[in-house]
Amino acid sequence: MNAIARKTLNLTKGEETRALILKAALQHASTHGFDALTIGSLAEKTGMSKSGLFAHFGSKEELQIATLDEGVRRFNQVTTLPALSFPRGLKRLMAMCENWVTWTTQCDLAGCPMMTAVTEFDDKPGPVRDAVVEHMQRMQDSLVKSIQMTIDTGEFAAETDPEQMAFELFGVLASCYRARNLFHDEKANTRARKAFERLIASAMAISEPNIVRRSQRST
Amino acid sequence: MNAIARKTLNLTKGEETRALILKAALQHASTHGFDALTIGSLAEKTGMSKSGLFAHFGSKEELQIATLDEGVRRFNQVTTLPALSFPRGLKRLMAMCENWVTWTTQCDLAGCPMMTAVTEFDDKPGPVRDAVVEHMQRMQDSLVKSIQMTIDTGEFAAETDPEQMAFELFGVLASCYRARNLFHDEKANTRARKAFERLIASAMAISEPNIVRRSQRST
DNA sequence: ACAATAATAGTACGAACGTACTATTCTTTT
DNA sequence: AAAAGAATAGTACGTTCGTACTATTATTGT
Repeated sequence: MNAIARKTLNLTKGEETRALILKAALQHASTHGFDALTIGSLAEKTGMSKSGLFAHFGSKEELQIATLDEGVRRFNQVTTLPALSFPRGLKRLMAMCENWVTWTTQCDLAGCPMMTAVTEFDDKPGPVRDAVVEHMQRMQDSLVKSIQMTIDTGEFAAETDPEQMAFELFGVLASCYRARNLFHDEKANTRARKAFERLIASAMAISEPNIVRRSQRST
Repeated sequence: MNAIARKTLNLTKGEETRALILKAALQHASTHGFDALTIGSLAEKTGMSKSGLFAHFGSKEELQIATLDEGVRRFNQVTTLPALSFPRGLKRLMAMCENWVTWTTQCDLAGCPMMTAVTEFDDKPGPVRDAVVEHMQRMQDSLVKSIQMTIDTGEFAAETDPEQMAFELFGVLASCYRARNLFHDEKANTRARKAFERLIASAMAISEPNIVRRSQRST
């Protein structure tokens, strides 16, 4: 990128390089994990010197957190944001689910960096873990809110437990990523979609044809 | 352990030490991951010298694989094996699910070592990854078989897709571990059980009171 | 354009890593 | 009890790690 193009985006040289590093870092972390995010390997990958790269972050922990943040940013960019263009309720929730399935492919990532970070830091106290918890909590909250909206619109039954449903939706996603990355299972996405559908269908307010028919018969 | 007790178990000194090392290794791996399974830290933990410990395995990779094997052995010991005492079909499947929820606690492990191994090695080619894939494949196969049995007994509907169901059951488990380890969510186990129940209920052969009533009415 | 400042590279360090190779101390067998 | 063998410890080596510290460029504001 030349200086003119950079100015157009209101980026200093440092900010540009930082973004470039983080892009490489996210790729690396999504395949090899956040612990494998070493200064040396990343310097080689970006063609920088170790010290030059290091100066951007000040510590490995900061680099890890910055990479995690970048992952979340991209995640929101390709999942949450586009879903917002759908009307609140079932449509939006379904869009979210579909975007979850495809987001890593869209972003050219091998695995889901957040999922990796979760298993890597769930038992390692420290600032990185704190950041992971915060991000995941925020995501869960937003998902729960989405489900609550779908209850509010009357599309989901009033008895639906939003947190339980979020719990189960997340599980489907975890299973999908595992099937894809560990087994290279081509049916993983299809399986995930089917699971989402089942989950959603079972929460829907009773307005299915056969049920309607039954109530018609009873009147 | 003294020499007499060891002989009773038909263990050589080496085998005993190896078992002791693996116990510590599994604990360590379940909390800090398999990559953090360094010769040095493990030597310190067991009170051995680096070289003394190293001699038991010959390479770090071998140590990781041995630890993984030990994890699987223990897993089977406290989940699969006890479940076999239940009659094949739904009862056994439900026992498996329940054992999954509690097994890490039973074995005094922080997280599930296999789950950790999966995310750690899913994109890292090599003998360790191969071992992980093999173990997970075997587990999935056995789960699918369990579900198929439950179809065969007529407890699950004939249309049930065993692989799809295994996919979803696994997801519940993943979500459970995450909620427990990352959020320290006390409701995680309850949530998992509820999800298992819902999943199982939706696969059950149609013999619910209201459905029976309906078919009675139509005759 | 030229100072001022930001960004990057160079060098060096102690620590920990995996793994040889050799020496010593325990077990087991005879 | 002694010989043979297995198990463990000691030492050493080249790498890589994270992170200081200093030097050199590149960018920016005036």
